[in-house]
Amino acid sequence: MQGRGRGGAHNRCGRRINRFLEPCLLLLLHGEESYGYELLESLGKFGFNENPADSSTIYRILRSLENRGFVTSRWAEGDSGPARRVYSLSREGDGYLQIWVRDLEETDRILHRFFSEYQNHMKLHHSNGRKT
Amino acid sequence: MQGRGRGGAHNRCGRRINRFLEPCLLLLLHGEESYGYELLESLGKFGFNENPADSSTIYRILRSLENRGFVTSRWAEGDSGPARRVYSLSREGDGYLQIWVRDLEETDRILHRFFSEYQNHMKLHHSNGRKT
DNA sequence: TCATCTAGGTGCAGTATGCATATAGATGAA
DNA sequence: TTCATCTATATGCATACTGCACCTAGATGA
Repeated sequence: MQGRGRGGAHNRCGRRINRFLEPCLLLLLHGEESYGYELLESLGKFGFNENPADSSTIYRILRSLENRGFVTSRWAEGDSGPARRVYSLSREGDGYLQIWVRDLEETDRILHRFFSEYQNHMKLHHSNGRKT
Repeated sequence: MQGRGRGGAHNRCGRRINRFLEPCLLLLLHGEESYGYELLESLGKFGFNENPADSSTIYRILRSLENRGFVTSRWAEGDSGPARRVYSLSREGDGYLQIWVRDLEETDRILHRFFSEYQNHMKLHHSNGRKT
C-alpha cells in the first residue's frame, strides 16, 4: 500500500500472512454485506475452525478497512438482538481484494520455493548418511 | 511453542508467514554452519531477491534462535574482514525446523482453501452479471 | 429479576520488523 | 598516513499486529 511514515510489519520480505483475515473478510463481503459477529462465524469456511479468530481482531480489521475506504458501514436493526454495524464492500475494496489475491499468490510461490529447497536439501543430506 | 505470558502475534489464526525468515535460516544452517552476513546473501535462493531481508532482522532472529537453544554460536576469524559469529544448528533446532515445515504445510492448505473460495465465489458472482 | 446470548468495542502487553544509525576490523587507493 | 569502502554485528526507535481480559448494552426467556 501507499505512504506509511516508517516502521511496522508491512511487507518487505515476511510476506504477510499476518493480516490474512483481511482478505478473508473482503471476500466474505464481496457481493454480500454482513456484520462483525456474523463474519466471525463465516470465517470457518476458510479452514481455521479449530483456531477461531478473536473477535477483537475482526472488529479492528473492519474499522481499519473502513478508515482506508475499502468498506462502508451503517447501523441496522436485525430480526433480534442488538443493532448491528453492517459493512459493504466499496469499489476500492474490490480492487484491494484483487491486490491481496495477487499478493497471496506470490506468497504461495515463495512457500513452494521453500518446500522445494527443503526437499532438495533433505534428499542430498540423506544420501550423506545422516539420520536427522 | 511453549508458555508465553500473554499477547503477541504467535499463531492462533493468522498463520505466521511473518517470521518466515526463521525457517529459511534454519534450513540454511541445516548441515552447514554459517554466519549472519553470509546467510543474508544466501536467502536469495528463497525468492525474495527483489525484496531482500533487512540485516537487523536476520541478526535478531539468529540471536532469538540461540536464546531458545535452536542454534549455537562461536566467534571465528574469516579469510578476510572482521570476525564472524558463526552459527550451528542444534538437535533441538533440527526438530524445530520440522515443526516449522509442518506449520507451513498447514499454511499452504489454508492458502489454497482461500484461493478455492475465491475462485468459486467469483465464478458464481460472474454469472450473476456483475462486472467487477 | 437475572442469567444468557448477541453485538460491538477498548486497554494492555508482548511480538515483529523496517529504517536509521553506531561500532569496528580489514583493505586498498591516493 | 589518511580516507573511503567493504565486511560484519548490533542497538534504538517507531509502528504494526494481535491474543486476552474486560467493558457496555440491547434482547430474550426462564
